[in-house]
Amino acid sequence: MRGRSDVLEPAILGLLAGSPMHGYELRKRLNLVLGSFRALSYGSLYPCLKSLAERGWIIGEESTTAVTERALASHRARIVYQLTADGKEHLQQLLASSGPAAWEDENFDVRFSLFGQTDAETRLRILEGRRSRLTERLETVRQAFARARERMDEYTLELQRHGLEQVEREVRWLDELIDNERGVSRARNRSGGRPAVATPHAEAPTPADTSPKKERG
Amino acid sequence: MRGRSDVLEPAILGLLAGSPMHGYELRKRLNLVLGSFRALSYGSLYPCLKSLAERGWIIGEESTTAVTERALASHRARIVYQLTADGKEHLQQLLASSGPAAWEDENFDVRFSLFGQTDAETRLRILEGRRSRLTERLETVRQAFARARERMDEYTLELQRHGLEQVEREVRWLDELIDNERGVSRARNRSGGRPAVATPHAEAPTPADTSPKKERG
DNA sequence: GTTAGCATGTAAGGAGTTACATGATTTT
DNA sequence: AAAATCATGTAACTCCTTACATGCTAAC
Repeated sequence: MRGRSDVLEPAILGLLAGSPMHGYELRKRLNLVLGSFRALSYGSLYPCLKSLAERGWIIGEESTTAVTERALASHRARIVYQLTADGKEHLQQLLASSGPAAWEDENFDVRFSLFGQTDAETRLRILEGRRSRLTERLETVRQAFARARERMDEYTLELQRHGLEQVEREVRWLDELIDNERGVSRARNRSGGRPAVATPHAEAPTPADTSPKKERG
Repeated sequence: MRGRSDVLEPAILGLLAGSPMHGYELRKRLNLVLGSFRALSYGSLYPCLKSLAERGWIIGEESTTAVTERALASHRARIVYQLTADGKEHLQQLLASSGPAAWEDENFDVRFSLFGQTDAETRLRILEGRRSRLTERLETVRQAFARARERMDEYTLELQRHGLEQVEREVRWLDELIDNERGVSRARNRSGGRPAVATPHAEAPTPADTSPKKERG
């Protein structure tokens, strides 16, 4: 039962797999993915780095030279962390796991952001897992919604409606991603295919809503 | 610094203002609002009820008679809670507050679900507060997005794009709600108006985006 | 007869935050 | 000269969850 939904560890390991980094830089990158916006505090980050280092998955080295692209001189001595061999192995294990934990709310975003390092089958399993999780929840909430409709005031109702809509939207997003992943697999099997990625919204140059999107109640 | 972002307390008080309830029932209602879906545990609920009772805002009374609409006999003795005079006063104070705390992520949903008991000016201030908070964040994220675009792989980029879209959608939702609230105030000032509520999606039969909304980069 | 739902609670623990502590460098 | 950004860390605390403990009733 320890560290079951640790969002931080995989995120850190995944980012360090890309390139070595110091804590401060790491936090900035992390904030783009984690919860999409909210600021992760140093009070979480540094202890986590320490613990990862103690378990031998990363090592930190002091460095005064410029590590990022920006040419900058002696700030405070930074500690640049990188994965060890053990750390890489551990990360591979994490990335290969595709159980329910991978598609829960708390973890999905991080796992998705690491899809670049994840194999196609695992990606698909996670996407499908999340989709079925969400549709299942939609069912539950819709039923509760229908049952309690009369007893709820209009604001609560409106909040509910908006919540449902947001989830429906995520399901459609997942649909597109899954189609895309499947398309890629098929393409690779037929031709010698490029490793083309699942970015459904990459095209669509015209402003908006000219596409044949279904209206939904 | 104690209990700053307590989501539970206002939610409980707000629900009990509607009608007295026992813990189990309370939880079910709470789960529809709180986080929209996720199950609040009894491990949070019961201690919170206890603490509210200790502070004299609610009182619990044992009851074997049917309280809800369902005719049911002696289950385990339920403890039905209701607001005290002090509790009602405290709730009024909570509902009148419209500071930043009211529109933060953790609290907004609960505050919104209590709009039925909130006066029109406070509603408007909270909605506008949240909107400006979100647009501000959109700006920040868009800038970070633009700066880091090249260094992010396609999946991270796609996650980002989807996140931005969801927030944009919430902003548009808020726009509609705000328009509606303003429309209601104006209508009430001109005519003797009914207390009509802000449910923007009740009508709107035509698809979307026919309104003169600015395109934004 | 066993699973599911009703109903209330406690104890231990996890994942994170805020506040504090420190100090250099760059921008305004 | 002040404010913002860079950079690392610790201690205390908070809110919430999980697991445990108990027991009754309805449905399958």
